[in-house]
Amino acid sequence: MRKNAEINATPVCQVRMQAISDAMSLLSGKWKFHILGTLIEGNTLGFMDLLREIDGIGTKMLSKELQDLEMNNLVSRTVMNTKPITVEYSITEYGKTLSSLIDELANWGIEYRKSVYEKGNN
Amino acid sequence: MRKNAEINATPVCQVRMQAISDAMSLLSGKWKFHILGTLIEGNTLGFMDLLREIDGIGTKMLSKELQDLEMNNLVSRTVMNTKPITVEYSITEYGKTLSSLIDELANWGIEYRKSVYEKGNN
DNA sequence: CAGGATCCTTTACGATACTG
DNA sequence: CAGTATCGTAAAGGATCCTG
Repeated sequence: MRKNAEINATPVCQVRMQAISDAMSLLSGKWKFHILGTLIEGNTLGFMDLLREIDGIGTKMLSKELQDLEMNNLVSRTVMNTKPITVEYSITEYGKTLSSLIDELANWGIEYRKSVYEKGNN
Repeated sequence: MRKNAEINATPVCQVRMQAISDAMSLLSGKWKFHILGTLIEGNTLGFMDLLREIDGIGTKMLSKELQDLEMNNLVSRTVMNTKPITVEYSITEYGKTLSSLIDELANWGIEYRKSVYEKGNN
C-alpha cells in the first residue's frame, strides 16, 4: 500500500544519493565554496590575496583546503619565480564546471537572507 | 600592479560570501541534501521510509536533521492520527526552491564519478 | 611569502538502549 | 512508530609559533 517509498527505491535514487555523497566528499567543509567562488571571480590570486579576501580563514585552513582542491584538480597552483617565493592559485577548467552550482548556492543564500529580513527574523 | 584582488574586493563579493555562508549554515552536514533530495522525489514519506531510503543514517541524526530542516521551513512534519502514531514528512514550497541546486549537485557528482572511472581513479 | 608543526577546543557523528 | 538520552569517538576547525 505504500506507493512512493517502494517505487522510488530504484537504482536511479541510489545513483543520485551516491552522487551527492561523491560531490560532498570534495566540497564539504567550511571554506571550499568560498575559496572556489573567490577564485572563479578573481581568476588568479596569491595566497595572501585569498587570505585577505576570505574573511575569517587562517593560514592553516587555507593551505589545507587549497591542497585538497588541487588534489581534485579543481584549482591549480603555480610557484612564481620571485624572492621570497610567491604562489598563484587559479581555478581549473574542471573547477569552472562548479560555477553555476556556486552561483545557485550564493543566489539561494541571498534570497534566503531577504526572506529572513522580510519576516523580521521571526 | 595587482589587478584582480583589489578590484574584486567590492561589496558584491562580500555579499556573495555572506550568502554562501548563510546557505551553508542551513545546508551543511552529512545528511541534509540526502534528506531534502529524498523528500523532493518521494514527496511525502514517513520517518521509517526515510530511515530506509537514506542509506547509513541512524535515528538520532535523522530526527535531528529533520528538526533543523523543519525549523528553517524546508520540510514540514505532520503527525498522523494512527496507533501507534505515525509522522509524515514533506518538502515545503520553500524547500522546493532547492530542487535545482540539489539536481546540479547530484549531476555534478555523477559527472565526477564518470571522470574518475575514465581515468582509472589514477 | 607560503605554509608546516603543534596544541587545543568544539562540533559532528554514531551505536546502543530506552520510552510514550 | 518516532523519537530521546547517554555515551563515546573522530573529525573539523582555530590560535600560535616556527621555518626555508
